[in-house]
Amino acid sequence: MRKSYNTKQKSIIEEYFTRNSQRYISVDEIYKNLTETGTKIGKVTIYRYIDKLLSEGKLHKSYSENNEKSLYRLGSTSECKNHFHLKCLGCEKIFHLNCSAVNQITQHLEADHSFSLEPSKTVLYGYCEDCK
Amino acid sequence: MRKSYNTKQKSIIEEYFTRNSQRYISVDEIYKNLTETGTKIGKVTIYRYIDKLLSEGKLHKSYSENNEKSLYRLGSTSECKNHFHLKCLGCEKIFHLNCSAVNQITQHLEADHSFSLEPSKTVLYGYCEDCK
DNA sequence: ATAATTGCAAACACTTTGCACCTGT
DNA sequence: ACAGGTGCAAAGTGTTTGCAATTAT
Repeated sequence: MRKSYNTKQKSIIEEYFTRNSQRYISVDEIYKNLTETGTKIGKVTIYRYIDKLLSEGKLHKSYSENNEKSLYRLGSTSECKNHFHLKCLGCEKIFHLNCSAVNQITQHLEADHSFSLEPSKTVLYGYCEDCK
Repeated sequence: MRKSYNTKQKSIIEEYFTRNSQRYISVDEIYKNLTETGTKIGKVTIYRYIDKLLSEGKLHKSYSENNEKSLYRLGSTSECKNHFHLKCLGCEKIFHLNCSAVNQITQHLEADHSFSLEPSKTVLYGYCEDCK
């Protein structure tokens, strides 16, 4: 197995993800934020570390509203196996829908439409309470 | 209102969409196909005509598996108001789910989660019968 | 005639890669 | 020492824009 060194950059990036573990953030956001708070870092490093975290399954990937950029959030893939993501078209917040409705629709699609749904890959779009 | 001229390029693009109205296609696919069959056309023209069709609501926009590129399909927005799209992660085909399940989940989200779902903007990912 | 359309080249935004230098172990 | 990490600049994508030439009416 490949060795891995701990570096300042990695821990700073990881810390930023931890501090914002409730929402999806972009490479640009991380870059700007770190740069503005005095950390000298290259975007490439962020891209590369994110790739590593993704391949280790420690990060979730999503996309911004018009698919302009990729968004990421801490969290293992397995932890998202059985719930949908609701994304608000207004404020762009992501909500986690973890109720029986997920199983119901999954079973319905399987039984009546021969379609094996992958809830973890599915994002439902709409408007949240605050943005209606 | 803005005038509009009929051109060879437009009708050729439109014809390609009509011939492939059952699936989502990319600008690149249109470009390659037309070029290979002897039509001289610029990608820009395709992009621009697609923008026009989109703004007129005659085209649906979607995204390819890894969000690398945009995909389009003929169809008015209103015609897709009340159904979900199922996209197969295997063959990339799009299926139209137009059954009571749509209303059920929409109502459930509204009632129990205060979330106003927009089925037309939502794509459910999974595997179709043939690709499981 | 004249307004819309086309298409090249250049610009853009996000992401990846090549490579020389730096850092952690 | 040396494998792994960093970051600049350059290359790669998909998409958009400026503009002069072309085409539809």
